[in-house]
Amino acid sequence: MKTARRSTAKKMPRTNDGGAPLTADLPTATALKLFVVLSRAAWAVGEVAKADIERHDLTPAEFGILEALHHKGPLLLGDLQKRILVSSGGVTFLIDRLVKRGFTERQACPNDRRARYAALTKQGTQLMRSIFPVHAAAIRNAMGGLNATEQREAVRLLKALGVEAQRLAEGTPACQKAMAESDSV
Amino acid sequence: MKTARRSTAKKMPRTNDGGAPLTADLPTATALKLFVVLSRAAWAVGEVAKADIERHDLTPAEFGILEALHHKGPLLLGDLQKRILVSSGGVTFLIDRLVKRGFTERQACPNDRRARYAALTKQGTQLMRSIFPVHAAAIRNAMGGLNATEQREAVRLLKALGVEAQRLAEGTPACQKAMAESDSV
DNA sequence: GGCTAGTATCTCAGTAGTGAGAAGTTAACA
DNA sequence: TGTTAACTTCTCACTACTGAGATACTAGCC
Repeated sequence: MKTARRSTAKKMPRTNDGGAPLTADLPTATALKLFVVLSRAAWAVGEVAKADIERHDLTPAEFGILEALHHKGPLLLGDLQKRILVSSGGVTFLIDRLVKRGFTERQACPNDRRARYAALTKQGTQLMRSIFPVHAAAIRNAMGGLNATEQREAVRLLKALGVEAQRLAEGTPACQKAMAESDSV
Repeated sequence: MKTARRSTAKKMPRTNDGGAPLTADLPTATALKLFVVLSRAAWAVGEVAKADIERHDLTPAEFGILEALHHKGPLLLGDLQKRILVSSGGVTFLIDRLVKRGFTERQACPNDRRARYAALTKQGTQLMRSIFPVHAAAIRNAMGGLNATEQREAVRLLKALGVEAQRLAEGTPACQKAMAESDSV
């Protein structure tokens, strides 16, 4: 752990010097505000989803895998990784755990002996059939602060926002090109 | 760890039976879509923020604390906890680490000997003055997918969304009444 | 004062992940 | 064919947290 201790001020546009909070220009202030409400909203909705998921003794990441497999069918581990945004070690670990519990299995890929498919077992399919509709209802509830029109508008804005942020995030560690086609679920 | 293995289907409205992906009614589908783009957008913007933060050898949670203290002045640990959404143990741990690095210090609360304030040291203030403007610019960049008008609209929608989701999330574990006054930063 | 309930921080065992690198496989090209 | 680069999964040491309970204090009531 190397400590980047750059204590000497290097560049400080528009910092007021009273020791008080610094004020940003209007566009920056708006962006920061958006950052806060975006993070809070995502966190709160995530909390609702998590509470539902934990009733079945699954972590959100595990549920993400089961959900992806349920909707898309067998998926290469690499694709799964991009889809649910975990590390390479993470997807191995998660699938292992789901295999142990009997919800998923690994399948060989006929064209590429490096690659493996993950697929739901019968038990996994049964599980998802029983819990997904309830989960979806919980999400719908959590989105109840917006009516249908507002939700569609929010989707439009967040898509544009996400695409650009994703473009910037690319090249940063732990972030390949997920979100390629942004229509999942 | 008790395994909630409810394999028998219990309630499955509108599940098509072909083993294929189940289709939800329109409002649910819209809500799920919104969930996905919301999560993705928050994740992508978070990635950009994280990449900037890590250049200074700080975790996002550490930065959150420094930022809160920088903008609000000394804060009770409990308030800090609600503000940055970590567990009680987490805030102790994070402050400890920041104290070790010389960025924060604990101060006694004169009215309540149980409580402690966390406050920035001179070094911590200096650090934030030097890195916050750059960080804010990174956030502004990450939000570049939306123009000013769209950003304000997004703020409005996400606020309404967050408030309701927060209301639902309340009562779920690890979630007191944060977001009380939703104007931070 | 003494008792009880409530609140704020701290402790610590536990865990869901990360991420760097290894191992095995494929592909392109000289 | 041999070589090199790229890719896919797996391994494992490590870490940033969580969450339940401990400790310390306050406040209200008798």
